[in-house]
Amino acid sequence: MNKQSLRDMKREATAHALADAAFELALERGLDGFVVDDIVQRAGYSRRTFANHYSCKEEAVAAAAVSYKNVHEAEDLIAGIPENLPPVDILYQLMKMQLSAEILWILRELVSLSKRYPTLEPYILNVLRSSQIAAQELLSDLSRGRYPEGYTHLLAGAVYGAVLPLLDGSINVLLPGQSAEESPGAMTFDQYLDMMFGYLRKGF
Amino acid sequence: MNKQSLRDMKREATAHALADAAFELALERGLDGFVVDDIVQRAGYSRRTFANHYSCKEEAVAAAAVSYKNVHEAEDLIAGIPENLPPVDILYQLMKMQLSAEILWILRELVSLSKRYPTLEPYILNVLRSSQIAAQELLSDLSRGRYPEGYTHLLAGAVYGAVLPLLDGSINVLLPGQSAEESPGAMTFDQYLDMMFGYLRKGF
DNA sequence: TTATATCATTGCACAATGGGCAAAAATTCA
DNA sequence: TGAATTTTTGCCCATTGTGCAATGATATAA
Repeated sequence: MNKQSLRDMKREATAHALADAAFELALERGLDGFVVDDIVQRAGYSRRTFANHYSCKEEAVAAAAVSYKNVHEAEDLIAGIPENLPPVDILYQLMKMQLSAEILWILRELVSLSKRYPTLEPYILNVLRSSQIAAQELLSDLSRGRYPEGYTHLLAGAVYGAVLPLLDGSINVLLPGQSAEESPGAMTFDQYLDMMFGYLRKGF
Repeated sequence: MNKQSLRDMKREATAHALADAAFELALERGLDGFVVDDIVQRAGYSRRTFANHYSCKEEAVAAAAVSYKNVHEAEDLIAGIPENLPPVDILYQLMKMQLSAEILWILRELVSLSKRYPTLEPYILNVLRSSQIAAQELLSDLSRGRYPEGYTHLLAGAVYGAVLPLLDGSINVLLPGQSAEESPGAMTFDQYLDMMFGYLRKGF
């Protein structure tokens, strides 16, 4: 599953450097405050190389949400999952692990940017969708054949559907890394997640 | 909820004409077989007007999935929904109504295109996401305060998560408008939907 | 090691695109 | 009717996307 060759690692490193530079610039100046040349200048690559990795600056900005650390942590988690654990429980663990304070901060910044610059939204959705597909495929792999087709899609869709509104503040929840003053009277992320999984386990 | 003024109807009409032209061209020549000038020439508008409605041709092509007929039919449906019907049942009716043979055909064509031309994918996801949000908001409106925050997001996310894999064939289901020879041995769309809602009602 | 193949990066050139601006045409409202 | 609002359009130009070919770095095989 890992890309291990030096060549692939370098390729991903440049993609990452470009995405980071794009994300920084978007936070500093807004999406219309810089051009692709600014990105490649900051990251130290050519404009042509940028086009080899991303089709536009929106895509590069959204790619900042892809965290390698999380990917590797997820792989460690997967290795430690007991056989025959129900998909609901796997997904529960996966969510608690993947939604770190850091990644939630990046996602919230991206969603905030996408409110000001709507052209960003499709690319953010695409990143989140990729994450949802990865989760669904993990569930499917770990419960091979024990559930009908669609079961894992249903589960993954539900959880991601419930997490997304936390990012734009349409549901008031105290996220990891936020102080209690930021969202007075809000339930915590863990409480919210437990409630959502309660519905999944017991039915609607 | 309706836009009723003549001005708004005309605006949507041009957006629609542009999207239809873009969609036709994409089917005929592939996404790289035409330029924005081809779209506006076919639809009878100026290039500048295109930019007033869409940010790129990918966005226009994906917009072909937005059907006005369905929107109006959905509004009729909403008017006929009994008060206090549980959100699960509302969503079930909504899915059966919105996923007509025509719209499913368009969606399948778009998803098929997005396999060949990955730059299209974020914009298709965006359209589907808009539909998901509309469904969630409908559920939320019709069950004001009777369920905790997140409940309707969870439900809508689950159902859309289960429907999406039908569009790219990763789950083999006989969709409305398809003949039985196309997917031998597959369960029907109605059977699939009933099974998915069974999990939602009874729990995972 | 060396030789060869594969792939990433870069520069160049040019068609295609996005968007500010202002004028013209259409619609709305008083 | 006339004024206000909004859409469409043309003009213009900075920005962008991409095919092609060359160079440099990594991988593979002997």
